[in-house]
Amino acid sequence: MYSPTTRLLTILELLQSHRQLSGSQLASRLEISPRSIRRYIVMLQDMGIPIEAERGPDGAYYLGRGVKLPPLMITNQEASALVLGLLVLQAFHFPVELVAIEGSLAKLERVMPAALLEQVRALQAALSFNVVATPTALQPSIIARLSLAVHKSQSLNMRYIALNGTESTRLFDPYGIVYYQGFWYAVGYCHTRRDLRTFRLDRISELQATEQSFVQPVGFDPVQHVHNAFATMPGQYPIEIVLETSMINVQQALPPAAGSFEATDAGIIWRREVADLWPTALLLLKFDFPVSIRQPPELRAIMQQLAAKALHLSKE
Amino acid sequence: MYSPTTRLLTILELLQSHRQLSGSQLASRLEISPRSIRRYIVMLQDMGIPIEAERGPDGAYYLGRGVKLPPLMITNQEASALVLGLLVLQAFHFPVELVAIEGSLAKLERVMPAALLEQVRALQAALSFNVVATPTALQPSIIARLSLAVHKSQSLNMRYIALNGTESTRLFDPYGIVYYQGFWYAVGYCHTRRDLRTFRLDRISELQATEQSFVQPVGFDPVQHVHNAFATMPGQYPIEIVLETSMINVQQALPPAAGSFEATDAGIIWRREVADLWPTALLLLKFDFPVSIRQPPELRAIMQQLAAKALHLSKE
DNA sequence: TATGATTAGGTCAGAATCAGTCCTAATTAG
DNA sequence: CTAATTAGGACTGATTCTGACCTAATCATA
Repeated sequence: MYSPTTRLLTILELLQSHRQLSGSQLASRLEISPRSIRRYIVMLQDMGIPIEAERGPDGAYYLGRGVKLPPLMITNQEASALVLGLLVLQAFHFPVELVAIEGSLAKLERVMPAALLEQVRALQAALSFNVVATPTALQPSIIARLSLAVHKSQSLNMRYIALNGTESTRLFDPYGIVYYQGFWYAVGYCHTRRDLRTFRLDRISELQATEQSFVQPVGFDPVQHVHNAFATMPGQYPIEIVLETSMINVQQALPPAAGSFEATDAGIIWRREVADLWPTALLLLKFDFPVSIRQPPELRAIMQQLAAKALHLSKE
Repeated sequence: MYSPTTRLLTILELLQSHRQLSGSQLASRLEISPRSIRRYIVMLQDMGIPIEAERGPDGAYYLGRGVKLPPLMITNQEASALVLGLLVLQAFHFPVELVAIEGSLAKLERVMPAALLEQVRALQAALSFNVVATPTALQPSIIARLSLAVHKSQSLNMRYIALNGTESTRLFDPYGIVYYQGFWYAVGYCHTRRDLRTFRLDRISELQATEQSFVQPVGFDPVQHVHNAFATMPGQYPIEIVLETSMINVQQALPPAAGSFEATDAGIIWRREVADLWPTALLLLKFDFPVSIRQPPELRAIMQQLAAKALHLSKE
């Protein structure tokens, strides 16, 4: 380490990879006097790098946070992790500024040692994810504002284009953002509908933060809810089924998102609303505990059909 | 721009974000003489930063790749993309050195401006992925070597511990690496079994590159193959079922990975081997075309049971 | 409360470095 | 061939850096 500049950079590097370092530690590492270390610290601070200090015994220098990012000193390993992360973001169409992804990818790949680059390229070529392709372009600003609102528990005014094309504005308490089956969803409470709702992010046309804040229900699981929302797409058939087993068995056999469960003397009553009775009918045949159908009668009819079909198949 | 150090850093930054820059361009940007620019270039080179130059008209300086990574100058946007990428790697248990992920996360988060950090934290808290948790620890070196072998079409000597605990060594042509249902798999050709095989990465105990190379079949889709492998897990029940419909309908009703299909006068004959007949039995009930069971007789028995169950459910 | 480890910073003199201004050479596209 | 470019030597004066020595301030701990 000769020139002042390399010394400055090594100090920066040391501070970046060690949580904190004392002046004398730095001095001995760089083989210069502690006085000079102090001078270098001042220089770095003058350059806008937010170095802060703790005084007294066990005092030390450490990096604080500033308004600008200081140069990052990273190792080869870290660089490959960073590149891989960026590639995954790209593959999953993460709602991040594409410019940022491409910019940092370019910067990283431009300076990566050849061996490392080859390794990363190999990974890139070899890895596949069973990802549902999402060709939908998302405005990163929407997810940024949404996540901030989630974080701060701030209600939002949202303009949303439903699947049938109708546009509406509603007040919305965002509870979380979920990546599910290739799409991004916002989960939360819709004041207009007075219910939990999920909205596809690429169908949100406008978002506006309000002053109103909300309380996030404890233990709410956004992923579960999306699961739920898909499972219980509003349908015309309300079903009511008695599961003669313990709650534990029910929980193992059915996701909590499958509907509501009520424990009674007769067994667990499972309620739900579906548009198509067939999947439910087949589901009931899977259970290894006694089940009885209360509602709807149509489900019984389907069961009869299934019985006939199965009987027919067992012959011959 | 005052001190030599800031000037060095700005030169580095300019070179990182611009593909190439001439000495005079740099000189005018920094408002110093071209001679000094040349001196700075030398200094950077002495520091191990691989700056290369093109001579002649249209000549310029540009960043080459070295053995060490130079300090990275990134923008706020880029930083948040990087952090997000790392978080995703973490969430998906990507086979990267954990040290690297945590190291770079620490470095980034330590220096990120407060506003940016809040935004990233908000994203981190708000986003959820429906990820199957994978508690299995993977040696990153395995995936690194594997991906290199895929890239270079190099056969591997592999020591693998099967699910039943038996360990074996085999020669393996890796075609790809797939993330599927929470696990990582290597897909390729197994010389010992003389067939395509998938191996769970966390069950590979040893990997050794060989001199032997192979030719990757064109149009091979690793994800499809893993899909396939799961569907046709070797089981003790060979099944043979006649589907009395068109091939098109079969393709819509069943994934190509579900087994083999043979078109005959009687219909499509579907063959497959399964360990558990129940899922197949339920599947057959779903079809809206005539089906008849040829093999095995046990499946008929199960059908009878299902018929009884369905009939029972339809009553009451 | 006293002590010692630590950051903070002033001052000074000599050494080292830097910047600009001249040069000249080598390279290369047109 | 010509012009633009990198490469770099030599010189000088200005600037900066360094270490040594000093004093304050701060703070945890015995």
